[in-house]
Amino acid sequence: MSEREQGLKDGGEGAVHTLESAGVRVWKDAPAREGRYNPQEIEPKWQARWAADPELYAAEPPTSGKPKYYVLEMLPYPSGQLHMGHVRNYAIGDALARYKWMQGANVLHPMGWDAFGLPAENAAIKNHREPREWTFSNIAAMKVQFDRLGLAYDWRNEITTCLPEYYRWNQWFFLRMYERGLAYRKKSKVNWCPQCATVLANEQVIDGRCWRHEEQIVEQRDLEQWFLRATRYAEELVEGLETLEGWPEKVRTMQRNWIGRSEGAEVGFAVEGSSAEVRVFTTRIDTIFGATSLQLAPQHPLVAGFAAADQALAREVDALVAQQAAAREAGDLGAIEKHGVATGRYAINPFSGERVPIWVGNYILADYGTGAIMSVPAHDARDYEFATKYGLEIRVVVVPAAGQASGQVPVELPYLADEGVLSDSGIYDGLAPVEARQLMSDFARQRGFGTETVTYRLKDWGISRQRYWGTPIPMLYCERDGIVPVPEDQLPVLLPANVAITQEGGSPLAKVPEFVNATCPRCGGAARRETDTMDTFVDSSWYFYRYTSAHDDKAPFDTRTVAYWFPIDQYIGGVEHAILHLIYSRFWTRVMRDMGLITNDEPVARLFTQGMVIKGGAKMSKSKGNVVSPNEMITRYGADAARMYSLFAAPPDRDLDWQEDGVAGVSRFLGKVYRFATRHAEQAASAALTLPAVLTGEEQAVLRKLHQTIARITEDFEDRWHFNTSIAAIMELVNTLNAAEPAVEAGRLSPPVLRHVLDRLLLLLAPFAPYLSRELWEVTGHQDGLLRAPWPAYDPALIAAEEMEFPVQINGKLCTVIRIGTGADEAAFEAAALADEKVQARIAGRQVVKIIVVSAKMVNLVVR
RNA sequence: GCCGAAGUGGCGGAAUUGGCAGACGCGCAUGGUUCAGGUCCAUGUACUCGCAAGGGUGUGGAGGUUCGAGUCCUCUCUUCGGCACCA
Repeated sequence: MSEREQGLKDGGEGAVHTLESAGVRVWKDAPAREGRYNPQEIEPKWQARWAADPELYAAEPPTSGKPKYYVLEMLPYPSGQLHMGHVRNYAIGDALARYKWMQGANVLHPMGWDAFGLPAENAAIKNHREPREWTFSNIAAMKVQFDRLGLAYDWRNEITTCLPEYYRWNQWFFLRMYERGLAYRKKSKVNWCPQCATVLANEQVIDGRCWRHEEQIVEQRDLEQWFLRATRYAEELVEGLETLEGWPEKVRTMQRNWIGRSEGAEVGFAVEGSSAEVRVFTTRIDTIFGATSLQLAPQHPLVAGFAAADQALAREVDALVAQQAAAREAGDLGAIEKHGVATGRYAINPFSGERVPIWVGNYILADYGTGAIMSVPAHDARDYEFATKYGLEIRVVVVPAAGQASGQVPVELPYLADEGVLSDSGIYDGLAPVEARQLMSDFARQRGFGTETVTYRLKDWGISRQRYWGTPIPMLYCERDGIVPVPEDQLPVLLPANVAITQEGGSPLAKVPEFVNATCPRCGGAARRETDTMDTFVDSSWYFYRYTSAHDDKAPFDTRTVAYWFPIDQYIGGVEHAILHLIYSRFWTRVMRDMGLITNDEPVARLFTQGMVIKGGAKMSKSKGNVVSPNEMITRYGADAARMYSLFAAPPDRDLDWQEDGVAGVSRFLGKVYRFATRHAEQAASAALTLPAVLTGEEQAVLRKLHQTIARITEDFEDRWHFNTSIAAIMELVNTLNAAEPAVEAGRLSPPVLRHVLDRLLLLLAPFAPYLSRELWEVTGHQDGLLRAPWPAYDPALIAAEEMEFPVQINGKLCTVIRIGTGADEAAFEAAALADEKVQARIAGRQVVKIIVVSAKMVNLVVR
């Protein structure tokens, strides 16, 4: 290891550290030894040494006997600039990786580039730069920033998703999915962003607007698109959430809502005078006797038939469609003013045999459930609103308690509660809604007009993008053979270079004849290539598997190596990926499992979502002009200070308000550490490794503080992840050491104790400030590297004190503190409290009713 | 509307199980060091009454449980995040 051979130092042996008389302060006495903390000198020095050893952060192969630990931060998009959110994200992951190395784990800590995507094309349009060239120059620039930050990545397994060696496997997976019926093509209404000039997945549409262009309303277009059948795994994706105990509850809830599982029943209503039926989805089949209309989405297939024979109706339906489109574009479909129109047709309620009017409603969604509902105004808020507006009958069929008919009980409408009993519901009267649902759906199934069913909000994943800078979809269209997959041995389908990229829209690849024109592998005739590329979320759905063997050219990854490393022990990233990336990758993992490539069901055992970095109460953004540049921070204060501040200023899961004065404060602290260590370096380097058998009071106090600190930080790493308090604890320790300076000077704090403390201080600091701790590790005479130095153990015996202070309360209010031995029993506590002068003064003339002693905690006197 | 998180000094935040509220840092104040300072050191810093000793108040608000509540319970207000005619 290069650290070792470079870790030389002129040693402590020749150093003569003479202390002047006890009255002289050491730091005044030894200014030459007490250096000035200069990160601009220290950091480049170690950066160069570390760069010389590419194996430094290398993970060991699965044959390693150590416990494995896969820690991963979400890979960045190579925009060219790191921002503070990245620094925070990587500072967390890097601290954890370094801690785990020190704990003796086999750590996998890789990094890569999510390198396909729209900004590269925008740069091409704006600055006439080739996307590939632009992307790679950005990667180079960002890698310099990564190195400056001193992040411990195993770059041997770097991945870059825009390289054919990576994206060929996207194509390979696509073909496998096509074979399994998991990838399919269909014409569909798609979300179209005019600014991106491409299709967006549902997940990329936020309130009817583009996720990249807040101001851009998303349009609906009809296009032939490739889809991945995510819905096939909907049930498993919901169920799997229950097993993800290491995930934030918030993220699990968001995913659960997104998948939107809903149990209910589908019921067919025969259309009067027709062989057709209207199938409705309902979660409240128990209220079916209260259905006083059916409501169809304007796009429902039956509606077109009704409208064909009725021009007035057709016009009304068109109006409803337009209203819906307008609401969708305004981003508040939820607030749409309800409108509807009666079709003049009727359907038959299969339970009651009643005629029910068929309406078309603008509040009915065509793409959820069956696109049709039974309207039960008495027991559904929306139906109630609609029925009231249009004067439709409102029939109460669930009442709060047994033995009461609807007419006798004032029921506040709509009555939405699931409690009570059915009424006016034929043979089901008197049943609880839950029981009724079961019996009624059983009945519907037996009679063949209905079935229990589960509906999901989750839709299949549309992955076609009419863009250039992405993975070509490996499909061919042959006039004779139709859709033909590209044979596996012809992969990768390379993305051609030098393609004209304009803002016009349509796939840029369609304008490249050399790309489009191909040969059909079946008939040998002419075929046309698919010119759409894949959504870049495909790239990130499985990238973390590739890190385990990033340059394998026979397979996407080595199955056995993946089995060793997966699931990821700790994944760290922004909460903004809670849905998109994290659902897609859970889906992809299951697909790969069903292909027999992996055995894990879930990719990530523990997920951590860090808070945003904000400034002045707002998210950093160019438009707000509150962006802080990591480069500037590193130049001004050093990478250690920038990293450490990002961990210190707030607990990692909360938003962090960036205050530059705070960075300066951390830098000051590092300076204190530097001065203390350099001041005592020679003394410590030459000291014995074993602690003296008899310790002075000051030595005990310092050692106690040290071991308390070790305990706190170890605990923070293991459970709480409150690195802000870890760093505060280190600061307290350093403050204690500085305060003990007179004791050092007076010889009451011996060199072996100093060495013991200083060594461990540097070990504790190593995950947070890798440069400074490494520098001082060298300065204090250590020959070996710090990266894999063992994490310090804490000694409970050194933490224990003989005597401590405990509070004494009177009627629950603090009165004073008493000093008493830690082993004292309750009686001793009581006696000590009562003997205290202040306590006596307070209780004089009053009656002590009760004395509560919490051993080794406190005493409370209840007086009257 | 539904779900979730959070409200503590001038600021970021601490208080792990109900047991000394405000650790640590910033800022500020005073003093010192320095040719100089985006330097370093020391002391102080929740609010309030008081020259002081000492007292009172205090964790969004109102109640409650308890010897004791920032922490538990009930109600309520505010902020942020997610979802939202999803039948």
